Amino acid sequence: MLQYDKELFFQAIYEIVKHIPYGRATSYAAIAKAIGYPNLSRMVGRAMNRCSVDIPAHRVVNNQGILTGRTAFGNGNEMQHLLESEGIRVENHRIKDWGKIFWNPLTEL
DNA sequence: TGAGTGACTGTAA
DNA sequence: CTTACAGCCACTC
Repeated sequence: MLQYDKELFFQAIYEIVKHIPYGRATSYAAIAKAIGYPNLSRMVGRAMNRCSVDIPAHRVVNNQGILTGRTAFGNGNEMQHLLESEGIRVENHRIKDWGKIFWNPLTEL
């Protein structure tokens, strides 16, 4: 009827993504868990696909630290370039030292 | 209305 | 390392 839960779902995702600090990154699954839906990681990606310029979508990668969203981000190396500009080392579309770069919204927010 | 697709994840071989 | 399958949900045709 009025108000869709998906809208709130998307807004919750945007809230978390906005809170990602500089030089850090998180995963779709981590965000999904943070909003209470650990198995809806694909919906997080869908939210990123519809994200606005206010959303640092380049700081969101998959659970392995791989830039799976680089194809939908626009140009192929755009996403990687943004991450490297923040001091994140990216090698072959994969974030190096992913364990250190990873930002957990559940524990650090 | 049903089948295909996707910025995902986990397990298995 | 790659492939494959299952689960999850929204969107497109």
